Amino acid sequence: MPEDTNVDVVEKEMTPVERMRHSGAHVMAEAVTDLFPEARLGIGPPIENGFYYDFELPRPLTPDDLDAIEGRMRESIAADKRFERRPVTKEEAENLFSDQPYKLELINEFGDGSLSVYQHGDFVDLCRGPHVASTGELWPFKLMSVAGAYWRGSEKNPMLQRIYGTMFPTEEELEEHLQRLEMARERDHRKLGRELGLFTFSPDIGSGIPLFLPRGEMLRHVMESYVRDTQTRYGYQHVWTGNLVKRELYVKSGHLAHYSDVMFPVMQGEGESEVYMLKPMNCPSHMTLYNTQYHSYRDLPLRYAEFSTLYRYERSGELAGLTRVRALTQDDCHIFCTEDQIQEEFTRAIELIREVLSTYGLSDYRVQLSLRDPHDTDKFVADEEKWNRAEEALRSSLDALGIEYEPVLGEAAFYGPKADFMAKDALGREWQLSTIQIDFIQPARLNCEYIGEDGQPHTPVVIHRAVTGTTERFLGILIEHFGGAFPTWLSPVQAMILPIADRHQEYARHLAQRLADTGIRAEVDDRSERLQLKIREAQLQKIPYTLVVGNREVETDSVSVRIRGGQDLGSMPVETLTQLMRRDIDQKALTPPIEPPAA
RNA sequence: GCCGACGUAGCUCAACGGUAGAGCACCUGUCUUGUAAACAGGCGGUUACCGGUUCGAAUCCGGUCGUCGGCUCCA
Repeated sequence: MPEDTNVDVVEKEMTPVERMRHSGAHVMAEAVTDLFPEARLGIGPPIENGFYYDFELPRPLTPDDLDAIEGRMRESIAADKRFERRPVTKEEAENLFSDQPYKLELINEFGDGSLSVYQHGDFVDLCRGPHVASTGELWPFKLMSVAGAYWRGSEKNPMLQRIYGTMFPTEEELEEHLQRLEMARERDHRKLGRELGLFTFSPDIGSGIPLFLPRGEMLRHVMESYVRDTQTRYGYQHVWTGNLVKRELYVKSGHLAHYSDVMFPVMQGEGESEVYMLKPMNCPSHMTLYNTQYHSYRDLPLRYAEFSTLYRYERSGELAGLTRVRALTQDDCHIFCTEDQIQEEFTRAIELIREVLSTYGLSDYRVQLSLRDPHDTDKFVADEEKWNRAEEALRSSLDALGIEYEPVLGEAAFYGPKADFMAKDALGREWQLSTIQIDFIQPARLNCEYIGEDGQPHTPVVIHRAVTGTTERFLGILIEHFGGAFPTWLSPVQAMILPIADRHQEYARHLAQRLADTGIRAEVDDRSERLQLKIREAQLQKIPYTLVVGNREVETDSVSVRIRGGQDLGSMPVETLTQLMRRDIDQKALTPPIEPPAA
């Protein structure tokens, strides 16, 4: 990608907010160079919610340093120093930044174009701007953290220290932002996963391999059953292809060349050719399965879906809770079809994705068209003609459905372009969930074929497609999206029955059985504790229905119903409750219907 | 993998060179409870692990494992 062009685009579009935050980065750099005269500067752009600046420093920064830097920044702001722009020649710039190797590298790259520096007080930085008029204008800010960051984002380069800051127009907005961060921490799926007894990890099992407790497994099961049933309704068929695959298959498919560093090491069997790997992706297996059968064009499209667990050796520093794991379960599907069928299959996949995401309350999404970077020949298989056909097929499918999309270069899979669905959760954070990929490359490599109307063999197109992505990651996202308060249909425990005294336990157990008979997941809290305590704990466990049974209920064969969140629906016959709950569950309502039933 | 921070009882945290402590949870007992925490007693830690410095280490140093914040990567 032409570097300068890109920079120009960014600058022309720099909003007033970005300009303000960019100026914040400069003031931070001024403070850092005050405290560390030997500091070498990287770059300091505005980002979402704030800014950062990268430095090479004589020692690691501590939280105390951040306080000191913040203090200096406030002094600079109080002094209200003017930002002055000055155009410079390449030579002047080189002199000015002679002791700044990173700046010199940039100067060299920008060439003789219009170089400029910005100065406020004694601090000068190579910068195209624009900036605010003076430091006094800067908005309220707070320095957040220090982190390592490679110079220019490449692992081959030295690692610099990056300081992140956040900045908003008013103290109130800054405070709101900090509160949002705090709220996100409260909803962190790792915290909720422990508190709600969903999943855990053990160093004895291994990093990145989540262990699901009964309630967490119930969630997985319900989620996967839902997608599976929906897929079946949409004409997909489910297959199973195991967890081990011969290494040779990944040589043929090309995956080994592209992803060997992320695959677990091989396992050697007895025979020389018996070299196995843990399955890191399904595509070659599904294509191999396809090849075991003879196919006519009349069989197509053939839609092979599978929920099997894949193993990827993600680097240790990349692991994070359920959102980045080494054992992952994709809701994967490979559609074998003719080129003419691409659009129809694409539409079918989109409709499925829309239905599933909206059921989960994730209706706010955008589509990214992930294309190859034609200059990056390492990352993408070279076959100009096939790439063009695949990209054209994807674009025309999106256009035909009137879906807006944003093309992004370099984000494609190695074998083809993708349409990626980026959904926003309840906290406004964006996640990549669904994906639809067009593949003209792998089916040919693995010799997939069907007999066409002309009686001749042809190579099918394969559409790769995932709806929720992986069960693990999607569950992590759902936990945070719902803050642990799942819709009733998903809740591992849908009703907690609380007998008031020990003598009500028999009725409570009888009630649990009646609910179980209608497919409702209910448990009895039969501890000899006070009602208040049991209610409190059921609420903290975010169980949708709390059912209290005491003398009154036993006598009238009824149940006292309290909805998660505290609303008391009062007593009702058991029959009414089951109808209420069944309706909630069957409709997959996002929140329990709180209107009390008609008397 | 890289940079930095962190790892004390199941959980949340205290002690920060001088014999490791609290609340909750758990166990036992009493209470038999009507819509968000009854009362009392008890159990529980080679301070992640291994090594070093020291008269003495949870505390200082080195290594390993793990977690977190980032970077990088993501079929």
